[in-house]
Amino acid sequence: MPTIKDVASEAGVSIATVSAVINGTRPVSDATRRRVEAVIQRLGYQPNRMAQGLKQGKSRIIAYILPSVTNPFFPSMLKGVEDIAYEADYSVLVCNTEMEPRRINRYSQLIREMQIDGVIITSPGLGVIHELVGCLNQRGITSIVLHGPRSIESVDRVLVDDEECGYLASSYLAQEGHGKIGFIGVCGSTTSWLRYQGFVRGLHSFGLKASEEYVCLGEGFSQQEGHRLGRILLDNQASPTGIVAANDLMAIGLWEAVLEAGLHVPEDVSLIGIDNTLAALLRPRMASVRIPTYEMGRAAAKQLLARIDGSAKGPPMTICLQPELVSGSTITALR
Amino acid sequence: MPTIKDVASEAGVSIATVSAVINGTRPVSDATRRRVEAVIQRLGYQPNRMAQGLKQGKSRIIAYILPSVTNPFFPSMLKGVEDIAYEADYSVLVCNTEMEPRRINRYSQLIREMQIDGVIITSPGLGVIHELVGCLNQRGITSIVLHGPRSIESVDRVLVDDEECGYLASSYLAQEGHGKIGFIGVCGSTTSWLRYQGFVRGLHSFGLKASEEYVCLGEGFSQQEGHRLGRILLDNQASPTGIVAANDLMAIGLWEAVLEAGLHVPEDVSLIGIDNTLAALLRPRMASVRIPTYEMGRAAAKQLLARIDGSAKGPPMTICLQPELVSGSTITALR
DNA sequence: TTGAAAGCGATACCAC
DNA sequence: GTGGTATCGCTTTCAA
Repeated sequence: MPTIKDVASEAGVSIATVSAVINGTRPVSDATRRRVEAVIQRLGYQPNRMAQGLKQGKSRIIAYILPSVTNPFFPSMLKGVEDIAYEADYSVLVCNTEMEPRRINRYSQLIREMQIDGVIITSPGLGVIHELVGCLNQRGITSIVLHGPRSIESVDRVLVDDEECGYLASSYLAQEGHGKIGFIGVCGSTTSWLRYQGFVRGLHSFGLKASEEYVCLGEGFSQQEGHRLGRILLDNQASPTGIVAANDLMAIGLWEAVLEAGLHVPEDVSLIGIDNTLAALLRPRMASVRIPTYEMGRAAAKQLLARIDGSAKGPPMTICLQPELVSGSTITALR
Repeated sequence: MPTIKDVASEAGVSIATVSAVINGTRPVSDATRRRVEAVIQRLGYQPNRMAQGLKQGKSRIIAYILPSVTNPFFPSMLKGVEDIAYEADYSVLVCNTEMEPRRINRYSQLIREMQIDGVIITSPGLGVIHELVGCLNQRGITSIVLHGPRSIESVDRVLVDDEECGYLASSYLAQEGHGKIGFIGVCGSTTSWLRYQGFVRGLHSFGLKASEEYVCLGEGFSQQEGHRLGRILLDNQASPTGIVAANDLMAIGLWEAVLEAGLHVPEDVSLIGIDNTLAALLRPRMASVRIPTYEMGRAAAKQLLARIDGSAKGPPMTICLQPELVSGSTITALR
């Protein structure tokens, strides 16, 4: 691999000049510029990032920490992050934690060791995030929380309006004429709680009341839990005719429970999920509330970069994006 | 951020000694070791990767180039790669190309600039891969192809037995009693072609013949194409009662076409996909052929690391893993 | 068992 | 406009 030295001697100039040509940090005569550029071309010279990073104390790399890469919800945010980063000539280090403390620590360390310029964090486990943010803050590494818990006050956050998600979902079912509308969600999750709040508001706006027997909370946002909660819900004598699930994955488990109960979707029971990650794949089509994941990723990256280059100042801020109802899902979830 | 110098002066030793303590590169007396370790702890010292990398010409980072992170098929391989890398104390740079030349070039450059130790490539676009492999080879960067075209001869490859995939799929339908079995796939794709070959073998083994009117090839492995081909296939007078789709996504589009034709799954038509990425989400359950993506990722990483540390020698080799029939899909596709 | 010092490849300041 | 050189933080000889 040729170095800046090779280029310099080959072009008969000093390394300072080569550096100037590459970075445009100071004027260079047209003649030398052309000569140097030719040599760079010929040798296929590429600056060594390690050396640059060492000298400058920066890497032009930002990290994106996400809990799971097998659930398309997060990769979609990643794409938003990547697009903005690339425009600004930054690269993205993808840190897939799979919620494993081992991996989180590993990445946390890597980020510090690599002089990463900034970090976008998407809930890598509820407790851990505070520790992580603190640890990064302490080292002077700018960070921002994307779709994470609302308890973080010390850094910028990008969120979706979860209350509105619930509102859109229950309103949709109410508007379709359902009177008995249920909700399945996750106990202890703020996201789920807010969605439930919106769910209740949606019912109220149609003159309906939320009934406790139609609400069921479980352990996590998984298909399994959706299935389990669905069975419980449908075991009630007065079973709902429409059900909101706190996310698409739970909605699919729920669907399964509905079928097992000998009922049909949507003839006997209407379902709606939240996320719109998987709804597009189901037949018959399931409605869902789309979360603008890509746009959230973009917003987060933009804000992070603004903090890094100093163009954003002031106390931590929260950026909140709006969800959108998708009644007959389109075929855009996966490619 | 404290440096090795700070640690050294704080502990009253030379930086050489601190380095020795950290890397175990030469014997250090117990007393000094303890002293140095204490200081490292107290200062929260972390070695600077940039400096290390610069000095050693290595980064202990491998890159994984994948075409899309929103399709769970690839992230699943990524997990295999990550697990093996971590065990060997390597980190993984995820390069999500989204099949965009812009991104591919960007990553190709980043990989060279960052002194990446090795690269695992999963088809970032058919033409590009040769160029990429060549470019990396030339720079002395070890690479390996994971689930890529068979035309690559110059580096190691990890593949699934695609012929067997097709065989398992058609055998399954034949065994279920179907006599008229169709196939939809992709024109010009080796993967699709091999799966088709296996499909034919499966039919033969049950004394059936592949009939041209039951085979339809399209442009790509997408849901849209599955849908389009499904319509064509079902327009034939003598329509098949069982259909193999070259992947799950096509199978879903196909399913849609079946429903549109007023037919029911599986009463009128049985479907089987290949990949087992999405089959688990469908109701009623769809059969699929599981591709051992996670294991393939592991195998690729293992082989790459073996090449890097020199324990694997000799000409490029091909590692081929076997697929597996999944009749009633289990709930493990997404978490 | 330890320390001094020579680089790794770039940037940027100071002269000219 | 251009060149020399100190420097970033670390690894690794070479001596002691």
